Amino acid sequence: MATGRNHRPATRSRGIPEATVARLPLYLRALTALSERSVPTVSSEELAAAAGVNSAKLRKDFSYLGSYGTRGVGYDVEYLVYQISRELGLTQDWPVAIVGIGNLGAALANYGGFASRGFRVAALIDADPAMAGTPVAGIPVQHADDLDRIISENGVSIGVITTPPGAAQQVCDRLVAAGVTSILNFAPTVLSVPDGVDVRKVDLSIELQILAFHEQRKAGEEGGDAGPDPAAPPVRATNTTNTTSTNTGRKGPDGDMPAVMPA
Amino acid sequence: MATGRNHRPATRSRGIPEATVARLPLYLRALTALSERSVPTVSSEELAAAAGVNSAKLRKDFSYLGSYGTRGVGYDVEYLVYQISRELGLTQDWPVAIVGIGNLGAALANYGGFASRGFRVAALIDADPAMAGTPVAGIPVQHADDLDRIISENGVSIGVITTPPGAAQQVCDRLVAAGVTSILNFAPTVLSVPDGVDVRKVDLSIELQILAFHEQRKAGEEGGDAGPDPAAPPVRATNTTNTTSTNTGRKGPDGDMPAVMPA
DNA sequence: CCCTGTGAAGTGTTTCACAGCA
DNA sequence: TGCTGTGAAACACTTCACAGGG
Repeated sequence: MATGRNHRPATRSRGIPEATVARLPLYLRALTALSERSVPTVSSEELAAAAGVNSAKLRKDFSYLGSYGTRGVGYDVEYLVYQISRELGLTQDWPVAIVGIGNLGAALANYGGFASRGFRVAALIDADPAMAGTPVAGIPVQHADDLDRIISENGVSIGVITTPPGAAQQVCDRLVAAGVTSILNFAPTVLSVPDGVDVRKVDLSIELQILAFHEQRKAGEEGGDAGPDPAAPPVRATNTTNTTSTNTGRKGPDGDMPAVMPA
Repeated sequence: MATGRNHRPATRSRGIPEATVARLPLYLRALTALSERSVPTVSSEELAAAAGVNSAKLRKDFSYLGSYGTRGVGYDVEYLVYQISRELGLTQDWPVAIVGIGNLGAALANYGGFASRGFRVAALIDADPAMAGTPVAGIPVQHADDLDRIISENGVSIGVITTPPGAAQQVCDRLVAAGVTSILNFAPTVLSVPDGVDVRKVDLSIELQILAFHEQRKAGEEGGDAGPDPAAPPVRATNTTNTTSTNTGRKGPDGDMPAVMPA
């Protein structure tokens, strides 16, 4: 999941389990849909179905927020929408900056659901001088040289990184230095950040590989047995030598790097 | 995490924990980088650092795959790359179809890391007739009417959904009917699928909401205490009657309760 | 002596099942 | 009666700590 530091390492009372937090947005979405249809109340069973979880889990999750339901009846939709929104911090405005306006960055800038819930695309930043000034999704792209100023002037605390992997750590460092404390990373790179900064990553290639794993299982299964057992696995190198390994000097050798991002 | 059915509900021997499977791609990426730099062996400590996990976890993870290390030395990079690739099913070709060629779909089609490891964009599909024939990332877009044929002709078992949310379930149903058994869903919708079909979702808006939650905590914390405990939470509707009608009332005593917004 | 591999302990999450309230 | 809220059991995952092989 996230790469960042541990959140609240088993701390004080008000602690909502991370797994629960991750589901709240799901509940909120389902509730919002009900709200739009003017449904006044909903049972844990119904809501759970709409959110794609089971009802025991949902009730347990809600129990961490407080007792917001009514026995024998269910939950008041509007009330719950508000409580969850507040818990998630969506009752305030979150200016977001997107760094790296390639295909993906542009797609995100155009993404409607972005602006919807308290999130506002406050700035688009790219390292290509040719892009500066060009509007994407109605917002002019600004040059990376001004990153620091842009972040502080807009009070951005959430940054989205959609740069090529070679640039991600550097961009991350600059964002953090400028005051960003939450990062959503789309670059296939492990970011290292100081304590107190949260990083979440979204990685297409990892998701596909996980699917491939299960897909392979399915295929191997139906044939009865005789799974994929490749003729001859490469022999393990017996060779020992080397040491050094020159730690990970940052600076990627970003040789080629396709438009968006290589593996 | 995923929305799909439970994977292997506590089943047979060869079971690698799901959490481990989710990390294998991370290890693989780190190992590939080492391999490119011709590093022959790596210790659990070094590799763990490169992958952003701790070494005990990494060793435990590898122990599920078998004993591929050498005590006192570490792991053979090439050998491990091969073993993990095989375990993940990346030694075979996975034709993938992307449905919904908007901003995001196009970004994914252009995504380099996509093609890299066994995954191949076999088809782009969109419902807009105007797009049919237009090449995106060098691949001509095909019309959704032919979805069935396209999927079977190309032997696609992994589908990527990047349609608007309203179309996602329908597209999903059609993909499944055509033989797809793994779906990567970018639409902010809960998909329901029959048993045996895996769904993973990638949801920008959920990730942002999770970040906002933690961000809010940080903000509330630095003031010493006096956490966010709003003077008085909005009153719960006591009204059992009603349907329809303005359930707007609920303004929070703490003043606002800004309209929270639809999906 | 270094570093892997792994039991065992610790922590977090899900599910069960039912008491209790509207 | 119907549905929430929640202890307690079951399960999953992580971390510890060290035995043991190279």
